[in-house]
Amino acid sequence: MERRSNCTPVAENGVLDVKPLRSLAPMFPAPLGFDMVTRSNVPPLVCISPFGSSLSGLDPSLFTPNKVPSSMNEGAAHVATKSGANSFWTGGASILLVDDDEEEENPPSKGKSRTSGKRDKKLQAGSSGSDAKRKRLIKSSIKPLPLSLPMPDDPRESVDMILMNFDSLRRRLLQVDEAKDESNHHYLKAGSIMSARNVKTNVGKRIGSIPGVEVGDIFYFRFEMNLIGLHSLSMAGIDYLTTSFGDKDEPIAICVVSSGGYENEEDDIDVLIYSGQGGSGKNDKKPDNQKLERGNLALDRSFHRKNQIRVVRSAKDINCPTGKIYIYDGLYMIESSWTEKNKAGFNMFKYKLLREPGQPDGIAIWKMTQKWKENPSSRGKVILPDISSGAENIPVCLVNDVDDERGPNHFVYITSVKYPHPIDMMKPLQGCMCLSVCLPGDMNCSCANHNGGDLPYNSMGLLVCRKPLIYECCSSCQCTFNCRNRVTLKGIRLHFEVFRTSDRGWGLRSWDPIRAGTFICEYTGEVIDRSKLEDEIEEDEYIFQATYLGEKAMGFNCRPELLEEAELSTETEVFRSFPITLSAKNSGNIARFINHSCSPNVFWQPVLYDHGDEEYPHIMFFAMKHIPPMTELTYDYGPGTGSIHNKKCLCAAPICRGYFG
DNA sequence: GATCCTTCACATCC
DNA sequence: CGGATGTGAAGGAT
Repeated sequence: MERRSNCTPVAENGVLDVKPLRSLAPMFPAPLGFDMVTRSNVPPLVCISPFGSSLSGLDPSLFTPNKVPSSMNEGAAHVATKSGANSFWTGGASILLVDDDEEEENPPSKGKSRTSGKRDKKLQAGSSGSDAKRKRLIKSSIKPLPLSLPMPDDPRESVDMILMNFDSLRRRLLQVDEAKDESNHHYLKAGSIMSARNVKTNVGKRIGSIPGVEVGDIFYFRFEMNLIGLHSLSMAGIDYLTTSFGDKDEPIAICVVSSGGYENEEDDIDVLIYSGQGGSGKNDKKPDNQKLERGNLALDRSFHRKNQIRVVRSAKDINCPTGKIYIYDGLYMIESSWTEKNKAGFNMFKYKLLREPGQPDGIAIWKMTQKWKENPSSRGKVILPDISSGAENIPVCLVNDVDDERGPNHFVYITSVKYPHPIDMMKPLQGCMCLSVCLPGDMNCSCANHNGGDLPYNSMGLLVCRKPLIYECCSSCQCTFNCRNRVTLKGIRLHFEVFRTSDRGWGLRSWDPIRAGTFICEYTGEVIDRSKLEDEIEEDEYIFQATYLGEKAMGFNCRPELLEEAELSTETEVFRSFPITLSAKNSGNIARFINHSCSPNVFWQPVLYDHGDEEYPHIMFFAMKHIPPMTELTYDYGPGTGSIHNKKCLCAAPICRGYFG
């Protein structure tokens, strides 16, 4: 199952008075204390209540200091803030469709202030014309979600679900904007809608790790970190909370984002030299000396109080040159701080943060895989440099870091499906007449119309929404190879490796980070006749049947409830079963190594591009969520039939069903 | 509580 | 391509 799944962050829900912080700290040297907590498999003491913002389901005794884990830092002090408790999917009383004015009665208790003044203007502007209304997000018009939505109990699943919801909403909003040739702020809109409806988790600032967030997790927008409680500020880099030490209030830092805006030094994977905020001359201001206030003061206080600070680093997204990827790198502590002159000659604060020992690798994995990509021979433990023998666009190496196995049983590597009949004898696919490339919003593009009116991929080639069947452009289309409706037919684009797992044979993972909606690979193999071969199918470990999708994959698509206007809604049909059965036993590709998980990160999607036989589509895998480098790729094989042929599941997910088919 | 202010965003333009 | 610019949201400060 997933690489990091057994490193469950621990017990972050206990509210901890910060006072003992100073007195306890010397008694528990960091490495020992840390190991005890992060390495255990103890489930969280308290699960986030999926329902409602009230904490009524929680044992109050868990919120007293004496139930705090041995080392105070890992206790993840949840310091009560004005906004109160964890809120999750809090529709609450507001299932009633409140009017704009009444909405104030159901306070999420924050963020009202400034927006309310603006909002009135927006409402007026909006009421005068529907176009203006659509362009602007009117927060107060957002209806709260009903409580009937299925919600996971597990914090990890909650975080996954929030992030999948955010990105599906964002992709859909972007798709609509692209079709209208407008550029609206899809990420801000999506974030606002999520916030306004309280589709978020881990509300309330806290010290230490965040339930359901693991070291190495990646994000593509600041808003994503906001929604899951990792970093609550939309722009500022230093998140802090104010708490009382004795009788006076002091700010302490809880999370910093190092995103390249300042002159930070990031060469050492365990050390971060972080610059204070302000004084840089941005935002229409003159460059100046930094002041010991706000985030800078919080970091200074944290240096003295010795509390753990979450660190988020960043990397350039190679697939999107203007984009950045944020990587949660775990907990750090400030070792020292000083001031120095910046290039412009003004004073700036510097803080040296040291990574707490005993944590899973975070940014270290990025440094490692980057080196391998530049020089594949630097990857040790390689059995074969390219298991595809040049058949794929990019070599796929075979590695074994764990034992002496020399590789999987022999099979023939093929990059396309073996149909019983030649392709040109199959039903042809009708092409479009678009010149150059197919454009979103073009009502005359027959390919877009086949796909329900929208092109299924956005300008970055990401799948917007899962569909029963996707029609890509084909050889009879007039458009060029660069058309955005040609994605899966171009083959793999990621650096994969087939690797030895500790207990589940061989698996597949990537050296590249994978964004939700990214095409992974096709499931190639021989199309077999299902009616004739029941017995063989039972014996064949490499069978793919297009009859089961898995519940989590349904969450890839945008919930209609999240879209405020019906016209934006997408078709609700996600799944359709197909008779095609593939065997990759004798011949196949990397997809034959993808293992099962009850909490998968990949799903399959039928696609047509070289023939028009809808019974026998290509089976293409896509990323369900953002996947960090070196994380095993998995999909849901299905629960099985309950027969003795079912296999015991080793996925280790908290929501594991125990068996798969 | 309303308003102001600051902030290591993000996308586009040139 | 990188720097300037425009539209922003959230939360602390006042």
